[in-house]
Amino acid sequence: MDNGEARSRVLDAAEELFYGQGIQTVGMDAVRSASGVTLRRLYQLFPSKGALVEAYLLRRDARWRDSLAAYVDSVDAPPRERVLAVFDWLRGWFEEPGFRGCAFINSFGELGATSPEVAEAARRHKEEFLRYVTGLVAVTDAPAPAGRHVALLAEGAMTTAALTGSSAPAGEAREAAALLLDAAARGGRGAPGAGRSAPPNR
Amino acid sequence: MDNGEARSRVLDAAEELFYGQGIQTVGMDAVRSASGVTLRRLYQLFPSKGALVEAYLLRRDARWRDSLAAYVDSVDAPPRERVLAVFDWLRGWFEEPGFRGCAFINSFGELGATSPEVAEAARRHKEEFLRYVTGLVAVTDAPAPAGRHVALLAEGAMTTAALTGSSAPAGEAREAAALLLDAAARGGRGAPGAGRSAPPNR
DNA sequence: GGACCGTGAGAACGATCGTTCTCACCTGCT
DNA sequence: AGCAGGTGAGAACGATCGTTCTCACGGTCC
Repeated sequence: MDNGEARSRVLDAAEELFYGQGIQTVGMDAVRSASGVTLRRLYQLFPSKGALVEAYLLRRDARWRDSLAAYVDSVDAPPRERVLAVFDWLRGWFEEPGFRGCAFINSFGELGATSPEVAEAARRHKEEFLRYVTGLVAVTDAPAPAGRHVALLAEGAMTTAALTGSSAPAGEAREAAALLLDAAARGGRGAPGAGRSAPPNR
Repeated sequence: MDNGEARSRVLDAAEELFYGQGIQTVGMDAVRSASGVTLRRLYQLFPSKGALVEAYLLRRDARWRDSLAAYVDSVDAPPRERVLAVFDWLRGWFEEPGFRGCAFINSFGELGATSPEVAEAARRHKEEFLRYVTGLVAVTDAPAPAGRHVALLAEGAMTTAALTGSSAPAGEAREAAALLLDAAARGGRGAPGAGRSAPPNR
């Protein structure tokens, strides 16, 4: 087994264990036996558990956002429907076996106060997600704040789905997002016909 | 120091430590030195760390919801404004020093997979919050799903405020909630002509 | 063929954690 | 006064964790 495969087996095992049980609950020994990679090699691939946790979060961030973007890209429909497709993708995620909420919210709650790296990774993930959603909303005729509103609904759906163990929040958030997107067309305070008047920054 | 005072000092210390640093990070020794209650007494008040964690969550749940209800009760305004007052209260919470998100989401992410008691406490807390918000929305003229929509916005605001360290999500969620409450009056699927015809304000 | 470097498997180490035990001391009852 | 029982302070215990070390082995280059 070469280094590349060992690395991905370790990351696969770490992701399943860390996400499924929490980070502190899972010892390096559990990662070793789940991955079949020897402890010595594990430590030469990742010099500490903190480094492994960071790698786990970074890879999951990339995978998660890529998967969402691929799904939305496959939707050939007007901008409004593409925004709502985010919630369809969320429902699919919520229904996966072993779904246990957003890995970044979870790890932030667990380690955000003691590990600046974890806090940074979680912050960046959410920032990128917000940027993505805002971009999708910007090409609809909804006013600028709608992007952040839709992102808040998505975040709420994630935590509610995790806590209740149901995928229903995806549909409810989708409903609410549709209402918000249409509110503009019915007389919200946004620029009427103009669509995006200023790009979202910060 | 009698048992009652010892108990509340332990719970105060546990709440500050568990909430501020995460549960697993904080040892019983830290609770002991922060509370000034001897280890022996601590264990005779709470037979295990798990019992202390459960008591911490139950007391925080009661306090949090009481504080929110007291704030909303103090708002003498139409039902719509009382719903929005929830977000004003959230903003005040977000701005408290040491705010680190929802204690129940955090503890669920950390221990929900390994501790049924923690998972149950978090689930019940969110259930009660949803019930409360739904009750506030029910006396407005918004359609029934609006209660869940508003709750999703509040959940999203909590996690976003925690991750970004900003209280701005409270205002954004408030904006979105206002749009959702008014969408009914403007032609949502709710009660048709009955709603207030006044244009959206604030 | 033999020195050599990296590997696998797991023991070992030091720290920390939850929990219990020791022991000297104080207090209230008879 | 004398005893029983509870308390404070902290040592002690057993388990676990992250990390490193040992050691026998197998492939590689002179």
